[in-house]
Amino acid sequence: MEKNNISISVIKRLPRYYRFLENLKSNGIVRISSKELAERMGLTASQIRHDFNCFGGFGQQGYGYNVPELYDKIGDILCINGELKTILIGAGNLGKAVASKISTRKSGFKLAGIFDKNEAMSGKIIEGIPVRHIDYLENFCRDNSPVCAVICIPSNDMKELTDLLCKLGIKSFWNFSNYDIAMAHPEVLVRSVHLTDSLMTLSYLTNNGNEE
Amino acid sequence: MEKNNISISVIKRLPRYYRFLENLKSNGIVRISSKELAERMGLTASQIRHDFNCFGGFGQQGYGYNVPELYDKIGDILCINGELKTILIGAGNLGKAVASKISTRKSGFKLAGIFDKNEAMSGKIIEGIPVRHIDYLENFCRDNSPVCAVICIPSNDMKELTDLLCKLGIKSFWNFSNYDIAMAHPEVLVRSVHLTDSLMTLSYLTNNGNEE
DNA sequence: TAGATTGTTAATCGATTAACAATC
DNA sequence: TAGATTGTTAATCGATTAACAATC
Repeated sequence: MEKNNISISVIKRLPRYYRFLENLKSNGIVRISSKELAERMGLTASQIRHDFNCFGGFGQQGYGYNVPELYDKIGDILCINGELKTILIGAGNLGKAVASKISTRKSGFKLAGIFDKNEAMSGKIIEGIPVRHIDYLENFCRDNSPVCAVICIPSNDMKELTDLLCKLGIKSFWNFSNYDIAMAHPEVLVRSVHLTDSLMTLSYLTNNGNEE
Repeated sequence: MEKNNISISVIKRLPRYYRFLENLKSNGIVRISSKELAERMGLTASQIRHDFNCFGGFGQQGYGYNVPELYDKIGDILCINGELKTILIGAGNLGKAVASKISTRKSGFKLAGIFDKNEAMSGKIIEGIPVRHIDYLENFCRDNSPVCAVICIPSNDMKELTDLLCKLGIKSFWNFSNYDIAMAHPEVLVRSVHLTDSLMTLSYLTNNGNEE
C-alpha cells in the first residue's frame, strides 16, 4: 500500500477536483497548470500540487497537468467505476432523491435493495428496484451480502437497525439520520449528511453577517 | 460585537452540541461536565470548554454545565428561533425533503415560497406552501423580499438564476447543486450540501478500508 | 537553451490539546 | 475547607502555504 498517510482533508477535496476537471474536459480544455486551476477553484497552486502529490504526482514539469488524464486518475482513486452493493433504508422523499444519486453511473455504488416500514410502499419501483417491507431486510442481506447501507429514516430505533445491519455484514454507511453510527460502531465506515446541522450553521452565518 | 474571532470550525460543531444536549435534556439530565460530554460525543473535554468559551463560558467551576441552560444558549447563538424568510427553488424529491427540514419549528428559517419550472407542479401544496411556476420568482421576491434561497435543481442555468437572485436581494444560499455560488458571488453566504461529493468520499473510504 | 511549471521540503499558520490557576 | 471542574493560557500537532531545486 503506497497511500498510507493521506489525510481525510485531502480525500474530501478529491470530488471537487473531479467535478472541476469534468467541466474543463467537457469544455475541451486539455492542459492546465496548478496556478490556473487554483484560480478557478479558489485554492492555492501549492495546495493543488501538494494534494495531487499524495497520490504520486500526475503532472509534468514545464507543462502542467493533462486534464483528461488527471480526471481519469482521480476517478480511479475514488473508485468511481466500482459497484459496491448497496441497500437503501427509507423510501420517502429523501430516500428517493438519494436513490437517484446512488444509481447515477460512476457513483461507485450499485443499488441492490430498498426497504421501508410503510406497507403502502411495498412493490413500488424506485430507480428500477422494488421497495420491500423492512421485515425482508434480514433475509435479503443474507442472500445478497450488501456492503453499504444508506439510512434515510428518522433516528428512532436506529440502534436496533444499525446493530442488525452491522451483524449482517454491512461495512459502510451513508447516514442521513441524526443517530451517531460512528460512536456506536467504530468498526464501520460512516459518512453522515446532517441536513439540519448544515441549515443551523447557515442560520448562524446569515444572522451574524459576512464580514465580522 | 463580542464574537469577532470565532472560527468556522467551532460554528460547525455547534449544531452537534445542540443535538446531544437536546437528547440529554429529554432524558432528564440536568448537569454535565465537559469530561462526560466529551466521552459521549467522542471529543476532548478541552475542546468542549474551549468551544463554549468562545461565546463567553456557560459553566460553573466545580459543578459543570447546566444542560437546559446550555441547550438554550446554543439555540440562541444559532438563532434557532429566527424566521429568515426563505424560498425554495426546485420541488422534486430533494426539494420536498428539504422543505420539511426548513419548515421544522426552530430551524431558524421560514419557508415563504416554492418555485419549479415544471408546469405540472404549479399549485401543488408542499408544507402548506403552493408551488409557483419559476416565472413568478422575480415578482414574488420584489413583493416579499426573502433573504435566503434553497437551491434544489441541477447546475444547468444556475449562473442566470443566482445572478438574478442576488440582484433581487438574496443574502444567503443553501445550495444542493454543484454550481459554485460562492465563487461566482463572494458577497453572499453559501452553505453547500454536495451529496455526490459525500458519496464519492465514502466510495474511496470503503474501497480503501478502515485501518491503513 | 531559456522558460515554465512541477515535485518536494521547509516555514507558517491555525486548530486542538494539555496544563493549571481560579473559583464554585 | 476540600474536591471538582471550569476558564484560559501555553504547548503541540497537523494542515496550508511558500520556496526552490529538479526537469520537461
